[in-house]
Amino acid sequence: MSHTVGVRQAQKQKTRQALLDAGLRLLEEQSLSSLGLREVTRLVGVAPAAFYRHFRDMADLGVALVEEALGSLHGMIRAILAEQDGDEERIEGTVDAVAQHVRAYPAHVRFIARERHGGVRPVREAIAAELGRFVDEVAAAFAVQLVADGWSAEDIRMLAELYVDHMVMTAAAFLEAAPDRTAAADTVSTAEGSAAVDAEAADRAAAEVEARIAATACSQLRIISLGRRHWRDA
Amino acid sequence: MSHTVGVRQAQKQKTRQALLDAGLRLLEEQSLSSLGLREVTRLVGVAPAAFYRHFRDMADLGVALVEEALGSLHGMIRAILAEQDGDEERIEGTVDAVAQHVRAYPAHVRFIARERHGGVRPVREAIAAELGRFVDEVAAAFAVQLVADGWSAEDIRMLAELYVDHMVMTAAAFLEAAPDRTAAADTVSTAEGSAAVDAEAADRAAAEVEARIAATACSQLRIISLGRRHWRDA
DNA sequence: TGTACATCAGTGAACGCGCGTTCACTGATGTAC
DNA sequence: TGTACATCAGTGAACGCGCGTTCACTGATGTAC
Repeated sequence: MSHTVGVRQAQKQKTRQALLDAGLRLLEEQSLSSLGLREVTRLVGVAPAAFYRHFRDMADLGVALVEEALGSLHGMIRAILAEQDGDEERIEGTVDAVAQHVRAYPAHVRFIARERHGGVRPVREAIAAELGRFVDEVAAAFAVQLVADGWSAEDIRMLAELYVDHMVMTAAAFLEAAPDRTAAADTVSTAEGSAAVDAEAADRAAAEVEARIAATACSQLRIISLGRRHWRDA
Repeated sequence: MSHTVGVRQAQKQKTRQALLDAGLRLLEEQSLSSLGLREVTRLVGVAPAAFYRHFRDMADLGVALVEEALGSLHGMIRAILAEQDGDEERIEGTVDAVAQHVRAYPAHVRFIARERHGGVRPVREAIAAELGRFVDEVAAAFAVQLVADGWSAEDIRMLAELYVDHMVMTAAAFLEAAPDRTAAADTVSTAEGSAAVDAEAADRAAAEVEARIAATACSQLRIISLGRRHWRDA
């Protein structure tokens, strides 16, 4: 147990992760192209120059964040695809998994949604590549059934893209529904304790909005599912 | 013809438009939250302080750009919805209209895609509100047919959302396919005139990618269309 | 185990620079008579 | 039409500030013997 991977290397890894965490946190309220190196190092509590021991620049940190953010998603996707129930159960399971993922990693999801079309090319490309891998995974999972149904590889990929894009869209929608503590803190309260009451009411309202988004997403998946089942009839 | 709206007011309008145009141009390579006031005024050729005669800050300019960008889209949407041909013609007409719009206003489309989930709240909210109006428009156009088919208002809106989101996704995909002059200029050429040849080859490749995106988008709309037609059977 | 040297993550000071915002101003346009 | 005054879009200088990057450095960790 004396070194495992080396004390020095472990400490370096820790600082690197702290930089990533700080960056992700700061990115909740701005986009990558306006995130400052000093801002990140200040939050971590290291000297600005220390940044360069881990990343070439902010774009580099962004690409590292893409890997972190989309890595956690792969597990979720595989779990969804593994479900063996009927169509309706799969649809609800999918939307539920997305909702859970957004609740568990809101900052990761926000980062991906924001930077997918953001102002930093290497990050956009990293996200596109990673989402492409998701499409492959989904397509492969569908292939067994659909090839037997006479689908072409091209059409299977087209369908997989539709599903992945819809998932990203749904995730982004859930994110907007999440209670925004920043905005709530800014509102003026008229009575003692009303802030807590307001927060509670906001939570309840957010849960309602979330349920509506989930219902909409499920129905949309049902439409797509129906279309898929009738594809070969047309 | 002495004043019409006043020489002074006309000049002010002209400067304001120049600021919007400069902002939009600069936003092709960065996001709003990193766009500088001095950057914009420098490109227009006015003093930095002049900015404040037109906008409170960059977020304010961003909101103005949302109106400009999505205003031009309303016309397109109405033209698509007005088409009276069959489903297949409507689908191809829609994708074609989106492609044309992206070619005509690439900067506007990029701005909307980028800032829809971007780092500036007022702009995000303006885009969401404007896209909500699109959904209303699409829903209203579908309502005539679908209410007769027994659809609920909620389901009609759900379907309209799916269509609008798919349109935005498709537009963003077309944008990525557009030849990137900046990147092309950076590549090293080995022979005289090869830059022009490369650019031509890039154009041809881009056209191919664009055709593939159009084909995919059409197929996806066909899936949705099929699902819609079988919705009441389920 | 102990010693001498190498490595390298993180430091802190310094740099030049462009930023957003303010202010009193200028001079063309607009208005009232 | 001509004159006197008001308006206000755009100016240009000034400000304090935080930025990204560089550099020689320190001292804990790692390595060789």
